Amino acid sequence: MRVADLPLSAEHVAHFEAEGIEELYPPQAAAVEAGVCDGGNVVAAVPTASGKTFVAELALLTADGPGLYVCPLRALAREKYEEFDRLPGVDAGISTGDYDSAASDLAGRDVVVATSEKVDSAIRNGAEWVDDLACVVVDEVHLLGSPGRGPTLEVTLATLRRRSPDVQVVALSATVDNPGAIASWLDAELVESTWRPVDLRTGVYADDGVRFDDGTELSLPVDAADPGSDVDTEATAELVADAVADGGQALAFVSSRREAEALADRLTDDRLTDAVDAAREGASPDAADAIAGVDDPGMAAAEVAEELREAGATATGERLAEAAAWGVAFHHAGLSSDHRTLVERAFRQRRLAVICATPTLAAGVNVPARRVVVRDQRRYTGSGTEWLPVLEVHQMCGRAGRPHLDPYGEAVLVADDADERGDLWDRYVTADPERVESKLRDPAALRTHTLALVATGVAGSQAEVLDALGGTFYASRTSNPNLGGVVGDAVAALIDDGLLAPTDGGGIEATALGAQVSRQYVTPDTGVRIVEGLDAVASMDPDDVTELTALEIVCDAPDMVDTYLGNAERAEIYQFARSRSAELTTGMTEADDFEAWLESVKTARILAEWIDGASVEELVDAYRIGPGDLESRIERAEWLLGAAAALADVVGVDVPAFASARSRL
DNA sequence: ACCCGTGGGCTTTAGACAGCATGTC
DNA sequence: CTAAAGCCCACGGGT
Repeated sequence: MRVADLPLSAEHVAHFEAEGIEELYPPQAAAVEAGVCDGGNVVAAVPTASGKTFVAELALLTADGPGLYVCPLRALAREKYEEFDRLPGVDAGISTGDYDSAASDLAGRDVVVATSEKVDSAIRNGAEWVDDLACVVVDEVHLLGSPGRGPTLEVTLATLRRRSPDVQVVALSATVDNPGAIASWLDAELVESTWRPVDLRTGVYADDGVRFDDGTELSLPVDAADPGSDVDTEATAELVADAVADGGQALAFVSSRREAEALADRLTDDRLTDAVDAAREGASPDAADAIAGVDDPGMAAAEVAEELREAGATATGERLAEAAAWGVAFHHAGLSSDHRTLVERAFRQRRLAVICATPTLAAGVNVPARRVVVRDQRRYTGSGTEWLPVLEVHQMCGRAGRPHLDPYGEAVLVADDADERGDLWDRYVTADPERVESKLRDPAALRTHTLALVATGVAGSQAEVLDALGGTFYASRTSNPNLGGVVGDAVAALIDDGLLAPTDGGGIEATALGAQVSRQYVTPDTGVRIVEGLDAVASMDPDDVTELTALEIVCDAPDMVDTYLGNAERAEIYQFARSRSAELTTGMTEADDFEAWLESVKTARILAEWIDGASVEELVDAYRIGPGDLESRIERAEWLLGAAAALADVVGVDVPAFASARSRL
């Protein structure tokens, strides 16, 4: 099937052809046959990089009215927005928490790109642009199964379909075990394929060699004369160096931030330099390009290092720059967002040869490489280590192979020994990914969405809440959803918290407080915590109500991200809490969970010092957090302080500290 | 006196969505 | 409640 045969305008055909798209990939053709261009609902479960974006564009361009593209990450939203906006005759808009389109009239746009939470929030706040949609494209729809964010996605989609019954829904999913379940929920045609534009072979390394699933083997002895380093790290280094020597780029996945940095450090030695040199002198001019993509790879590396230094003169920035000078970088959430984007971009431009990353990178923006090495397949949890989900490992592996640039992609899982090779083989190479199951039954999720449904006027009674939830993925999965009891509990809890109230007619309605909680997009639990804080403030000496007070309330709310409290600093934070106890809304003895509270005091203290002019560097140093961690806490505090101010207004307590702390963040 | 290797015990362990109202060289 | 790898430090042996 050719682009020219599709029901597209001549200028769109020209646009795609100019981008090199003439002939459709098989999964794309299958999606067209399934009705993507005719307003049909389609679920496409296909690998990353098999042309999902084009399927989305087809749906949006052929739809008879405005379209919405929903995705899980802000960075992804940005990427797609730019792509859609380049389409001739398309006026695209974007709406995410950190970035709105220049003009606020998203209502007039042909396509709006947004995160699922932003769509949910827009519905709650009565935004006009969610009405009259002709087409909704949902990317990464398998996130339905994620405990925190899945329920939002399914409730939002259910609400959108309820409001516009004729809306076309196109859902794009990674390959999962039960895509049919998603398709039947959405009354959609299922397109399932494992086709990829670049061949991918997956293998396991053990005992000096890789055995791939296509039967090939790669012998790669590990230099045993290297003490002080373990076998899998050495093997990883060899695998990376080998790929680079061959003119490719490599991604290495490890389990923790520290490991990522340690591995990057380990790679900045002669071995990789030799590989870089070999590639540069090497057989093909292609190889030299692969290292740098510019005339002089060495210079490119120095440039990247310089850019990284300019982006942030922190210790992290310096370590990053040092590694980058060797063509290596590390990547994890502790990096400032500037550093993160720089690393991603430099790698895409082939100005970096290797990225050592935590598992995040697998879910983020597109960073394909010739070879992917997964050194660690487990993840630390609060209590022990767990195997990574198959889906996640597959997504890492799927990053291997760059269309048009690499002849093939290779993914290698590194085993400790021959025994583990079999394990990994069964667990990840031959295994099917997990099923996607709804997490809507979670009580906290139900409280949140029950409140939202009532506050937006969709439901005026428990029965109507249940009715509205009837359109969810959860409900479609079982003939007897039996959510009644859990929803009943949710309603009771919300009434108890003063967010909902019974009406005379036997129904329920949102209180002013509940309505504000829903609009501010905080969870009911956070709303309750803020109100408790306000109560405490009301009986405090006004002089004691400081910015620290405001920060403590907000940092102790469940919607704030936790900050790790090491044993070494516990005593000091405790001292701090004691010396400032007059300003805190929680007494030293009355916290339900003292540990958690002490953690929030730590967060509040960090932010208070930030407000008072402490530098990123000082805070990073003193509290053992990364620049990126500081950024995320500031961002969240900003949001929660705003929400707290709005709730204070409703409750009728005047706390100027919320606004003043917020403005100084 | 100093260096190095070993072993035990302690510490630490991924990530990231959301409000609101405008002004900006 | 289930783990495991790094780091610090003390110790011991060798030079």
